[in-house]
Amino acid sequence: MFELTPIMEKFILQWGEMGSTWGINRATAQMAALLYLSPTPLTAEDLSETLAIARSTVSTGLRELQNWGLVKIVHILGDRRDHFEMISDAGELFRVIVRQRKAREVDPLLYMLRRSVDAAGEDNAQVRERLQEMLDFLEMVATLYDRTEQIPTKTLVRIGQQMEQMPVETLSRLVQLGDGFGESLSKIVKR
Amino acid sequence: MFELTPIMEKFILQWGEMGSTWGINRATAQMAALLYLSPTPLTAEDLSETLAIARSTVSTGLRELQNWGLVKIVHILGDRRDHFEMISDAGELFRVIVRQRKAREVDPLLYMLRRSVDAAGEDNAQVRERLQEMLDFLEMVATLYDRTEQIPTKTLVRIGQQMEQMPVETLSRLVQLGDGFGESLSKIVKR
DNA sequence: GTCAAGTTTCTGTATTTACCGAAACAACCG
DNA sequence: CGGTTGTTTCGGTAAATACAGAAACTTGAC
Repeated sequence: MFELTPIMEKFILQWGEMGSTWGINRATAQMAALLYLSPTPLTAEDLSETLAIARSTVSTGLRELQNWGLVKIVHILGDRRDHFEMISDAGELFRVIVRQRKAREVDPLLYMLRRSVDAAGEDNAQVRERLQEMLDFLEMVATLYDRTEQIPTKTLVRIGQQMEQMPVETLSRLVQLGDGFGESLSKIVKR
Repeated sequence: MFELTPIMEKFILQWGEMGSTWGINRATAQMAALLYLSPTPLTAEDLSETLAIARSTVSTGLRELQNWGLVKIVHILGDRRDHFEMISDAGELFRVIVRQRKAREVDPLLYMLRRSVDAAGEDNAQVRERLQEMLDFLEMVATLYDRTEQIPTKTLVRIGQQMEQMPVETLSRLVQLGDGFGESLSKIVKR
């Protein structure tokens, strides 16, 4: 068993509520929250007892979290049971969540649009045009995402911090740069 | 009434299904799809009849879409009824959706974390540290988002296209750049 | 004012989804 | 091989959500 401090309890409850909004069910989200807070890996039993969630629900929840790559199994000497440990780096955590959501929400949309545009060949040109526009935009975003996926979290965080500090004036210039942006980027990177 | 071609029907159905995943209810999502495809603004009645959705459901759905800024009312000469028109630019469309989702999903989380970190003052330091890490990361992302919000869609699309074409080699260098990135960016922008 | 056309609010029903608890299943020990 | 401990699958129940249809409300014409 695991005694919850009031603050932990509150965080877990809120996070669980949040989970619903995020497309993760409440129980699973609560488990993730507890594992995130726990300094040591926990057993399925621990989770079940502490959160008052049925043993079976814990099991499926854990499997889901493992599939997403958020939780991994840890073994402890002299204990036959599996202990579960959450990814501890917040950046990595959200990265996984975003990847997951893209796969569930954006990719099917892309697939659907591609099929629709193909099928709309003989159909109203107006309709096809609209679909094509949406497809083009989404494909651009998807590619962009795939690219940033390759950048390690640490670097992204640094870039983020840099951009936070960047004066608004610089940013508004960036805005006006338009076409020249990519080219200039290549140049500074090559130095 | 509005005759649906098979391809339109398919798109609308799929989009509606997608809507559920996206946290938009099916009926509302279908309405949005039809409005997006329609070359002319439609009345609530049109939507109700074409999609076989109750008049009242259409009403609430339309209000929701208007609140999100996705749909606006258009008046047509000699017709007392409101006609509804969807945002037609795909980029703008997704931008609105993203803004909406941030407000519903990220902002409450941020709020919750801030409160938790404050309240955790006297609590276990381990726990507070974890919460603080998550908060820091999210605040960075939120700021980053707010910044890009200010960049017009058109420019973003251009940047996206540029990045797509950028050789992988350039990108991997960018990755290694780390701390220098923001600084370099300022420089090229100032030119 | 009354009537007519249009829109929204509200309440009950239906559908979906999450969750529990029991039973089946699997792994490991002596 | 049993027996013990741990995990998963399955069926039923409870809770949340979406939706329809009726009733209430608004707006504008005459």
